[in-house]
Amino acid sequence: MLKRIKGTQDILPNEIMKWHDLEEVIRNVSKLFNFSEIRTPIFEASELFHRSVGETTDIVKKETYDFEDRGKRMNTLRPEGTASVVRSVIENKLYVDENLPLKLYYYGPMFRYERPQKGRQRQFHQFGAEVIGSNSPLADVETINFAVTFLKALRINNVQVRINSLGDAESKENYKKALNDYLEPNIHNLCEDCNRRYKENPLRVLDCKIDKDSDTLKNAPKPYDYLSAKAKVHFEQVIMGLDSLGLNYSVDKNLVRGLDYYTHTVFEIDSDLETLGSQSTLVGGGRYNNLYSSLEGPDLPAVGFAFGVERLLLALEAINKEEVKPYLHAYFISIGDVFQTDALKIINELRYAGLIIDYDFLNKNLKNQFKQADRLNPKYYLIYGEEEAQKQVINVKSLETKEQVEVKLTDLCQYLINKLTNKSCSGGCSSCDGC
RNA sequence: GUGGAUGUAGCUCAGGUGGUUAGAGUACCAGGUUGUGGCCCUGGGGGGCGUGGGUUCAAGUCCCAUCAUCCACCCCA
Repeated sequence: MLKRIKGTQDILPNEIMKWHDLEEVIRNVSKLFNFSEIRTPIFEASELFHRSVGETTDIVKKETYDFEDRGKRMNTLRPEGTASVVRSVIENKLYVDENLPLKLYYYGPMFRYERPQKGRQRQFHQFGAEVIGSNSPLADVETINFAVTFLKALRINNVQVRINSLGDAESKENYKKALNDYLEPNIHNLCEDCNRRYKENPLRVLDCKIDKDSDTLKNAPKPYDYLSAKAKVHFEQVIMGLDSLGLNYSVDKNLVRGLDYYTHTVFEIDSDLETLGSQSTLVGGGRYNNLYSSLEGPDLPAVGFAFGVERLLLALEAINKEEVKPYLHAYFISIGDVFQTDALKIINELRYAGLIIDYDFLNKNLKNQFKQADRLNPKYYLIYGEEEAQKQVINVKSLETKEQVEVKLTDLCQYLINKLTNKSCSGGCSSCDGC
């Protein structure tokens, strides 16, 4: 049997509704904050990700899907969204002054070659947003607030917002050096993974779960201690902004992020819902003031976040226990040969009037048409055969009350719409008086 | 990349110490009830046990390999 590729998933008809619902919230909240959607290609020149995400990160070193196209160019399926947005903003010159600050969001599949587990697939989806062209702490606050508000809109309430600052490029360099000097004589006290991180990406040593309570890590220098005066003021103003919004957050001096491009504010929002397994981070983000210039664009400051959509859906599973079932307004049950009556015409007119209707085309008998109807969760059954056709009526049976009434064909559309919406018919149906 | 668990009907799962044509529940189909479903009764179709090798007179059942899934580490969203 042909199977889907490891780490990918089919989103089946019975689960598509929760995706649609989530996508609707994404669009609605983005609209409230006045962010516009941008859609970029799913693959880009490999170089883009190497230069933005960082050559030393695991993502670029061993998790990208790279392929050579027929023109011998190296392409990469995007492992994240920010790099593509940056490229597009530069390429399309969206950064002209009149557009700033640019507020963009994106939604779509990303690809990373990882071992799949709960909350982690090889093809997964991210919803991300970026504020481009503002150095103000207000942009950081806006971004964090957007993420928090989005979670509130989804009713995901038990979350922890953690923030930290890595400072500007200079602060970051000074800190890296200090951390290195400190770790060099102490690294043997830390775990195997930390020893590896020390060589590859020393900042991440702070993230260690095993040694987080060790004296070595507790006494390690923290990014905060190396912030330049300006960077410190920026961070303090971000905090003032969050305070004035009344957001709950905590400053986590050990918070660093895996991607190279972050500067100044970094933040993460975690949930401890059990359905998330060990992948508890719903969203991560921060400021990246040097990415535009390092990709040969103008010197644009920016700040953004990215949500893991599958993780959001896992979180929602824990919150929305009862499933929302799709429904039909009516299932049309035809007795006898459907071609001997005007059944098809009636069905179509109901649909043109905006009613969700389905009917059998597997030649099922009456009993099985009822069975089939029950599976599709209709509000009404419409029963129609030659007897009804003769009298120009139709039997309308309510699933809720089990009552069956005979309705004149000319009244059917209005009758159903009254019952279903308590509103009058909006038109579109030509067979009934009320329309 | 590392470690652990698991792979038997569409779905959920049972199949001590290897032994006749592989089981249950559920779903599906048919009949009882040929213009009224849901309940009940009766019957039916459907898998050859992830894949490939091996041991054996005999293997879902033991051994090896391989693939896949899940969970955790790592990494990250």
